[in-house]
Amino acid sequence: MNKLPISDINIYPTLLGGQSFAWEYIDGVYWGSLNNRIVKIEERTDGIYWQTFPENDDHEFISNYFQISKDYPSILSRISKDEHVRSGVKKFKGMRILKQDFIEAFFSFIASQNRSITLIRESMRLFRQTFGKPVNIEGKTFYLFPKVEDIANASIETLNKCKMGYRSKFIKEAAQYLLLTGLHLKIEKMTRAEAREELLKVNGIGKKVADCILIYGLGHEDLFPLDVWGNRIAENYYNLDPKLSYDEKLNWINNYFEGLSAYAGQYLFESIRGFGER
DNA sequence: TCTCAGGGGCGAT
DNA sequence: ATCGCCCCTGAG
Repeated sequence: MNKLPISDINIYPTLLGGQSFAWEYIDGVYWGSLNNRIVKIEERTDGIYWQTFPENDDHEFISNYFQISKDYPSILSRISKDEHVRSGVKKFKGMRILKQDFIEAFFSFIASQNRSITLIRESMRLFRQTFGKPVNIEGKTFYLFPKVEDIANASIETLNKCKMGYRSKFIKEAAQYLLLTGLHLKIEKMTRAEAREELLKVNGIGKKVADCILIYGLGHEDLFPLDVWGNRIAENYYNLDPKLSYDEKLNWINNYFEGLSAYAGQYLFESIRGFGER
């Protein structure tokens, strides 16, 4: 196992909060299915330890995924505009935004719409188990994220068995859309505005899902997903008129947080939904 | 058994 | 801009 070169990370809300559906917590160990590899994370008294499989010691991947080089003290001081944020930052001290694989974020957030986080996590686990390649590690079997081709060829019935519900059609057609347009090969190089416009062309992706993909899958920082929780934050904490449009609210919030609204959103979101309580 | 809501989006109006 | 509907699941 390798030691993570940062000591101020809070691994529990980072991996098991609402930003990723790729992790399982089994007997005190975190197992993630990420970018065609399985990652094991252990929290010990002297730090966070990790290993990648089947290729071991992939430092470059871990460094990018955890965004090791981000200056969190600076980010936190810039977003700490009010008591709501300061309270969230204190409560989830050390929580970071992960840089996920675009394709994994793309399908995960299409599958997420109008469902609770525990259900999304279970659904994505079934999805990987059904369509992904198995990998055996330490007597356990894990599954890699399915290939786009296999998702495009999946049957609606089998997707339904992954508890996708009416999202099954979105998932399959979105995979076909990627193969047809090659969007996944171009989108990393696009600006935030271009990428958002392209994502909104996909059936099954509206503004909220697009913004989650832009933040978690593409690393953009100037977005704030306005779901039921985000709207509660906007209305109750910042007194924004609920009748304002999505983009009007987003622009206000992003201006308030000086282009770092994604980070503020992360702490506020986990706070208001009561993650880790009880 | 029933109601309700869940990190929404689509299509008709 | 609004609204009914989409499918399913767990909580209460």
